[in-house]
Parts: sequence; C-alpha cells; structure tokens
Amino acid sequence: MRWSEQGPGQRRGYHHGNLREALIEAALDLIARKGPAGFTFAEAARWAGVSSAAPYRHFRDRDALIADVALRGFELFTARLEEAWNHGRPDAFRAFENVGHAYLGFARDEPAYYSAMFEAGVPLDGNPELREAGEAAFAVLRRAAETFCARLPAEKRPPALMMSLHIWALSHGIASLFARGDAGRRSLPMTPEELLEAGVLVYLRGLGIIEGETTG
Amino acid sequence: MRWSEQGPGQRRGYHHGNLREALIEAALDLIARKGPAGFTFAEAARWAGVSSAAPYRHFRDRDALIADVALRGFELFTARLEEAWNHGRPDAFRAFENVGHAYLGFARDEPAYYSAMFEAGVPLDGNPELREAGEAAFAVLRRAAETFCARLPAEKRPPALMMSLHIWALSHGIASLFARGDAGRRSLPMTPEELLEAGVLVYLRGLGIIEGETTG
DNA sequence: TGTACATCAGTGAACGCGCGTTCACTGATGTAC
DNA sequence: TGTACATCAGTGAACGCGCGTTCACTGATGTAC
Repeated sequence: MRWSEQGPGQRRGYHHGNLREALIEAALDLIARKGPAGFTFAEAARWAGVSSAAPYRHFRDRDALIADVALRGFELFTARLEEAWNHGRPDAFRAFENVGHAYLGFARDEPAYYSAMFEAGVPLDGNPELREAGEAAFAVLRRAAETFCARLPAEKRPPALMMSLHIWALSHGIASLFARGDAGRRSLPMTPEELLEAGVLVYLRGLGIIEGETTG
Repeated sequence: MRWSEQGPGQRRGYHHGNLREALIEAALDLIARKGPAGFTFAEAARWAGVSSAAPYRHFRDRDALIADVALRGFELFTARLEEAWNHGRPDAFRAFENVGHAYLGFARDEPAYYSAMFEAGVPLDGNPELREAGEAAFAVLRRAAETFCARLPAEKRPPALMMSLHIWALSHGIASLFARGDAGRRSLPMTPEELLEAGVLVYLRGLGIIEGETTG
C-alpha cells in the first residue's frame, strides 16, 4: 500500500491493476446496501480508491457496469442451480427440491446480484448476451422439470415448460416477498424454504407426479 | 387556464386548488415511465405547473409522497380484490379465480402503484398505516382461501394461511416476471392469466380441493 | 543487458446539470363583525 | 353588504451537493531491437 486508502482493497500504485473487478465489487456492495438506484459511478470509483474518470477505461457508462453485474449474476445463478440439480441425483425428486433451495439461497446470499438481474430494469433488448444468460438459468429449471416429468407415462405427462414457469414464478415470488434482505420484506410464520417446499409438494401432487396425503 | 401550462391539468391561478392530488398523479405518471427511482420531486412540481418549493406544503419530503402513493395503491388493490371476490359469488371456485385475475389485472393496469407498493423500498417499519394497508390486501386473499377451504371436511382441510401465501407468491412472481409493462419483462408462450390460472388449478388439485384430470 | 518507444491505465480539473431543500415573501381565500 | 384581518398555499431566488462525463495530461508497463 502506497498512499491512497481504498474500500476493502489492498494495494495502490499508479495503476490499480484490477480496477474492473474492483468496480464490480463496489457495485455489488452499493446495490446490496442501497438498491440498484443507489449505485453511482462516482461512488464506485471512490470505493475503489480511484479518480471519477477512471471507470470509463473499463465501462462505456454506468448502465454498462450494471448490465455486466447482471450478466455475472446470471452466470453464477446458472452454476448454482446446475450444481444443485446435480444431473438429477440422488433422485429426481430430491434433486428438484435442491434446485428450489438453491434458488432461494441465491436470492438471500446474493441480494445484489439478484437485484441487478431482476429489478434494475436493465433492458434485455439490445443485450443478447444478457438475455441468453437469463435463458440459460431458466433452462436448468426447465431441464430439471423435463427429467422429472419423464417419470410419468407419456399420456399423463404435464407440459414441462409450463411446469418450470410455475416453479420459477413461485420461487421468484417467495424470494421477492419474503426472502430478500431489504427493508420492504414481509414477515412470515415459517421460513421461505419451508414455504417453497410445501408449495412445490402440493403442486407436484396436483400434477400427479407424486402421491401422498392431502394435508398434514 | 390563465397562463402557466401544466401536465394534463386544466386550470391555474395563484392557488392550484388541487395540488396534492396533482402531485400524486404526477408521481404515478413518472413512476410508470421511469420506475420508482426515476421519480423526482422537482419534476413532479414541474408536471403540475408549480414551483419546486410548492410540494413542501403538502408532503414532508420526497419519500413521504412515495409512501402516500404506496398507501393509496394498497387501498385500491384491496378494493379490487374484494370486488373480485364478491363475497364468494357466484361460487367459491369461480370467485377465487376472479381474485387471481384481479391480482394480475392490477399489476398490469397500475404498474406505477404496483411499483410503489412492492419495489420502491418504502420502509414498512415506522409506517404502521402502510403496513396495515398491505396486510388488509393480503387479508382478502386469506379470507378467500379460508372460505374456499371450508368445502373440505375439517380433517383434510389445508392451512388457509399457507395456501394464501402460496397463491400470493405465485401471483406476485408471475406479475413481476411476465405481466409488468417495464423493459425487463420476459416473454411467454401464453398469457400471464393463463399461466396463473393453470398454476392455481394444479395447486388446488394438489390440495384435494378440486378434482380433475391430471393433464390436458 | 540496455535503451527507445508505443501502449495504456490512470490523473485531476473542469463542465453543465438537476436535485432537494430553505427562506422571506405575497397573492388569494375565508371569516368575524 | 362591506371592510379588516388571519390563514394558508403559493412564489422565486438561492444554496450546496453529487452526479455523469470530457479532456489534455502523465506515469507505469511491456516490447523491439
């Protein structure tokens, strides 16, 4: 460390060395604390211990940085869902459950990414890379649904696309309303995970994919 | 109209006459077009054809105005859900379906209210009136669920609170992801209403409240 | 190994802008008598 | 009905601020010879 202090970083010479990454970290920190609108280019630069003009060497403008955060968010999200699915092991049902938990876990552990992905209002048109990243995340859910549906005989097999949309919407709804760390969060007489798990169980029973008691 | 032009309003003398309402209208217009963060006190004043200091006669500050918009939003929302429920007529099932449609309809027709209510990050602590208004809206859903559950014999009756939380989360998820007018909206191979209706049907079947074919 | 030079990631000063908020004020309205 | 006055919703000018963005610049790094 030479002279200038900075956020949580360590070194500083004339060249920062890793400014691009530092700016993204700063964005995550700021978004987590103040929401996507509370993030400013100027503050991110300050956080990284760099002049306010420096970020322009790495991002066209403020929106480009947010879009990049959203993109990374989707990549991480996809990886986490994929890992939870784990090729349908140990069995389709358990793996499906794990995907649900991974969904909520991501929303809770990475509120800043989640925010940038779903609430920052980054326009998807004109950013095909971002759109594809979002679709890749959804594709994990969809593949899981397909595998899961395959246990049923073809004639009573529900449309996997619809099923995955339902699960996605339910997960997203629970995450937005109850599992986020922000000020508007509603309180709940159970954990979000329990709520999601119960909902998915009822839903799957309704599809005829699993059997069981109607109530507990 | 005397001299100063204004948004869509009509008159202007020295006294506006209805500035409080005009500012709220302005806020709705701005939020609908730019999101909750895109709303500024200054622009709302301009929209109403009034000096930038005038709003302070009616709202303590910017946040107070947004909180007021959210409050009205919840009141409207409650009224609309209530109307849809219509005391469970013509029958509990149909009425329940109507509530779902009303939910999505509100999110689509009143994106600005919806935004202020669920996305503006208005802190609920320290604003009991707002919190109660939100709970009142949810209470409609809950009462509907209770009435609906009552068709089942007590020993296989699902917990109505949980059921209403599931329906709420599913509706909110679909509304956020697919039914909103903003830029981040995902596209969908069916209407949000169809998606919600199908999801609720599956869910209710899973609870054993309705019977029916497993797939279509 | 040493020097010349191109490249590139930073600087820092400056800009114009719009915002939120305050202040002493003033014009319109409504009420008492 | 007319006048005096209190009340209150507006004005408009001013403030300090932080933002996004640009510019000519400069220090560090890496490469060619």
